[in-house]
Amino acid sequence: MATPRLRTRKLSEPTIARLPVYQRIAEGWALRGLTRIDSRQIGELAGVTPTTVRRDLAGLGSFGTRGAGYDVQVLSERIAEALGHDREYDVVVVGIGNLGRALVNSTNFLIRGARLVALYDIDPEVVGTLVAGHVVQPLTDPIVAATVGVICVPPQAAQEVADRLVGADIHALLNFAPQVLSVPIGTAVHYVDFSIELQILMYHLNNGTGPLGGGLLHSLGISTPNSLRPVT
Amino acid sequence: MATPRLRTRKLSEPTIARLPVYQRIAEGWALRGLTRIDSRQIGELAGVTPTTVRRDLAGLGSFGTRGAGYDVQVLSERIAEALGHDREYDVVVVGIGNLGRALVNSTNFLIRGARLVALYDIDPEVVGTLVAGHVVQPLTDPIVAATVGVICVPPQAAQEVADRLVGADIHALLNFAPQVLSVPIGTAVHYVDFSIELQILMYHLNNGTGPLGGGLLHSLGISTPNSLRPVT
DNA sequence: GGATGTGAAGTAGTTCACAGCC
DNA sequence: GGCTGTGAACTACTTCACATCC
Repeated sequence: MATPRLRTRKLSEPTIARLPVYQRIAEGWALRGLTRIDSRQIGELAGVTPTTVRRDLAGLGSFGTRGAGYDVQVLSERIAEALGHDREYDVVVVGIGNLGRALVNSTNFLIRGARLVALYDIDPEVVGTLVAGHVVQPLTDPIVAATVGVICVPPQAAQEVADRLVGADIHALLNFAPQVLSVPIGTAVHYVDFSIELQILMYHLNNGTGPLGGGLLHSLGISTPNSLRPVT
Repeated sequence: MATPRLRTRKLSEPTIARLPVYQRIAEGWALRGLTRIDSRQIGELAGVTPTTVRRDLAGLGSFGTRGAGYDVQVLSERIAEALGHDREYDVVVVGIGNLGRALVNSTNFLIRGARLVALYDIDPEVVGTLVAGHVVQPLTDPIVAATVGVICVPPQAAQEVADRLVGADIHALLNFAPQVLSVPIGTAVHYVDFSIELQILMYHLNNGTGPLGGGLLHSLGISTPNSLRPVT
């Protein structure tokens, strides 16, 4: 345990949802060879006000430079620290259909400390095949030890899979099935529901009122001035 | 236009994010043959307090029955109304990789008024094939008229695709690429980023502090008492 | 009895405005 | 000059507590 101290004083829920976005932005600038970014620029790209950006970042300690903004490298590191990206953790994925395949093959899903350790499926056609460097195991096999379980099965099967994962002592679930899960207290479930995203988008469109400029989290409604278009 | 009036007085952002969740729950109960549900039950399943549920629903007009809760059928309809599900709208999907395929083949993505009208891809291997009842068109083809564009391409290509969609007069984008998009003012972009979901989940796990019982939206951390387990 | 719907109170998050520093 | 960091003001959301109605 290399000095795990100073795990930043607790951040608010909205803040932790925004930090990964800022980090993405910082990495984007770093890739383009830029070294500094200010709160106004981050804000416009993320769809929030500069003040909100500064508040969020101030919560990680003072590392900006007055008059000059933030160093993208430092910014990225500080966020990684705050979010606990130094820690590594194991991930199992259950359900290797199109979605499961998309996730494990994506270069952007299993990043920042996440390590894929096993894949499970129930379909005999799929079991035994090699996906993303792992042989797909039958669901009847014992579930290996892991920190996070990702559920990509049809909704009817989701609860049963959740039970198996919890039974295997996995207490953090990322559920892509449109199905509310019942789990014991102490287990965290995080839902991702594509149709809900679409529904929220449509609500805003119908009512005009939406975050067409400034929003929250995924609801990041962005209307970026072309002045900030990435230079090509 | 069949009396589009009484589009409910504006709902708060957190509320509209929760409504689809309530609706899912109501539909689940209806499927199991149950006809009534109360705010406590909805709350436990959705990971919010009963009071929050009642406030959210009160915003859609009074349709609960004191002493007996809500009729799941009516509940579902009222939410549909409030969210504008009566309106139909056209959706195009760009990028027919694993993710795009998973989305269009899912029985749960294109629901509630969403109608798939076209698929586009750049890969000659994919163009011309039949996916979800549509022949995949080359990206060089003109983009058909639609309301929503779904972007499932690699991050490097996302901005270019967004430009094409906006150029085709599509002003609502659902972006699955981990890439901040620049679009003209008036265009709504909604981001879905899987790795961010994972990161938020891990933050909560590391800090214990998380929504292990009660959260928000996707962050619906749920610790459902087994008393509410669906009866099998 | 039991659960809704809602004023009133409380809490959390955002934005203002400016002092402080580069 | 410019931009960060933050007390103070404000706004939005949630929770309490209870009157209201089935």
